[in-house]
Amino acid sequence: MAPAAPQPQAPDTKTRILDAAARLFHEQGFNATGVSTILREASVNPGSLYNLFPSKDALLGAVLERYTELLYPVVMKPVEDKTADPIDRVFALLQQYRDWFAPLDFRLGCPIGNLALEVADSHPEIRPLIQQNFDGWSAFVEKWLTEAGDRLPQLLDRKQLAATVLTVMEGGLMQARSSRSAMAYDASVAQLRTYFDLLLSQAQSEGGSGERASRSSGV
Amino acid sequence: MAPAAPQPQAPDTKTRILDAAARLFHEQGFNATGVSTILREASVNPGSLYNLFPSKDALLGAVLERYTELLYPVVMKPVEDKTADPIDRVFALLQQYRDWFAPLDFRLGCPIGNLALEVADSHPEIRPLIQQNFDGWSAFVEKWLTEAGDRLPQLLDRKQLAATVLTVMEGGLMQARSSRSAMAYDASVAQLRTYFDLLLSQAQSEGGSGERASRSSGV
DNA sequence: GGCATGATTGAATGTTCACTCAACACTTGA
DNA sequence: TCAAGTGTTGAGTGAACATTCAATCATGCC
Repeated sequence: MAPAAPQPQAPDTKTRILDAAARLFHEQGFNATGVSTILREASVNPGSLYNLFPSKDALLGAVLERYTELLYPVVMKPVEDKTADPIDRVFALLQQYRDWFAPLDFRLGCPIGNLALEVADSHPEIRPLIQQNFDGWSAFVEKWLTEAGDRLPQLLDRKQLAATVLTVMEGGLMQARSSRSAMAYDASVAQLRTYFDLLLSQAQSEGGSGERASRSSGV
Repeated sequence: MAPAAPQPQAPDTKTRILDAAARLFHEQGFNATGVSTILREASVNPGSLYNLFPSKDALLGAVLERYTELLYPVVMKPVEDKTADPIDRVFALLQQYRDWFAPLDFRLGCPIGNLALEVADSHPEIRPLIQQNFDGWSAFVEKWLTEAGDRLPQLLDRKQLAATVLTVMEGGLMQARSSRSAMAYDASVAQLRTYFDLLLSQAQSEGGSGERASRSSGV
């Protein structure tokens, strides 16, 4: 296929639809977004959309598939490029998310999280795609935590902690959106930071080689 | 249908509407719930509903007002009755929430949280009511943490930690709903428990009277 | 040039949406 | 017994909804 590209880029129909749909679902939610609005914003006629996507639900599915594809290049790569230390990467991710939404006064939430609560149990074929997105996020964080090796306590469950990082992001953002303020998000991240500091110092006192957890908590 | 009033009590129109609306908004979301469905479930005609509530949005507002009113008697009082220790109350609350939603395989989320993400930035007059609910939850947890006194580190910000508890609940439940599994919720609660244990033992080592935080983390 | 194929057009479909309102029923106080 | 007030009835409103499809267009291949 010869890419005869006169303009820097003139996105094709499918791309325009996906871009518009993703943006509108994020801004207004799935149910509150009419197909006619997507058509207008994408400059497309209904027949074209329904030639490419059999239904509005299928379009939502395609949007979520694309979120999965974009997870690494858009979300994770910038973090990994900017930050080398695996533990710092966790908090760089949380900071990056803050930087995205703070300028808009937290008017928007996580695009995945919003859809998760809106369509999770009404669209059986969509829920797995949401789960797939969360799993992807969680897997990256878990990878970093594993790379941190013995800087974290031996008995600490990396998967559990990774899930908690995602929890902090989503739960914090939900409150930020409700209050139009960063407070609860920042508070949750700060507490997570303190928790990590305690874990790091606990691991440090675990010392040299294989040693059973001796102090206070079982982890 | 002829049963005039065999039951102990036949709730009045307003109550029937609020009950049905609250249940349907919770199960299906606000936008996905048609007024006609509410009317059917409440056995009410449209004119009656619109005599009591000027619009569907106003009905949503009334539902959220009622959530605020029910926060103590339905959510917090059972926890306080069952559990005396202030720190244990935090985890009793998290457990109670789990017990509510686990039997349904986490098909439903937090009624407030769902609405928070669905209507927070499209309904300016509703958002404050959601925030008011979150503030209420957070205030109770903060009260308990304050009652814990010097069992927690002196410099620990109780308000921040209370916000984090809410974060864990909402973020964990969102993931539970997406995966139809308690895993991420339990993981987040377990990590919070570990964090609390570390904080408790840190406070213990702060010892007798007024003392600056000496160890590792600043909190 | 001719033709097959897939993309695009856009008016029209039937359905569902939130909401209205004139008529009616019931309670209450005089 | 009646008048006033409050709550209820339910068919009906126009608008918006997701979706369809016969017709038209653009493109690649022989």
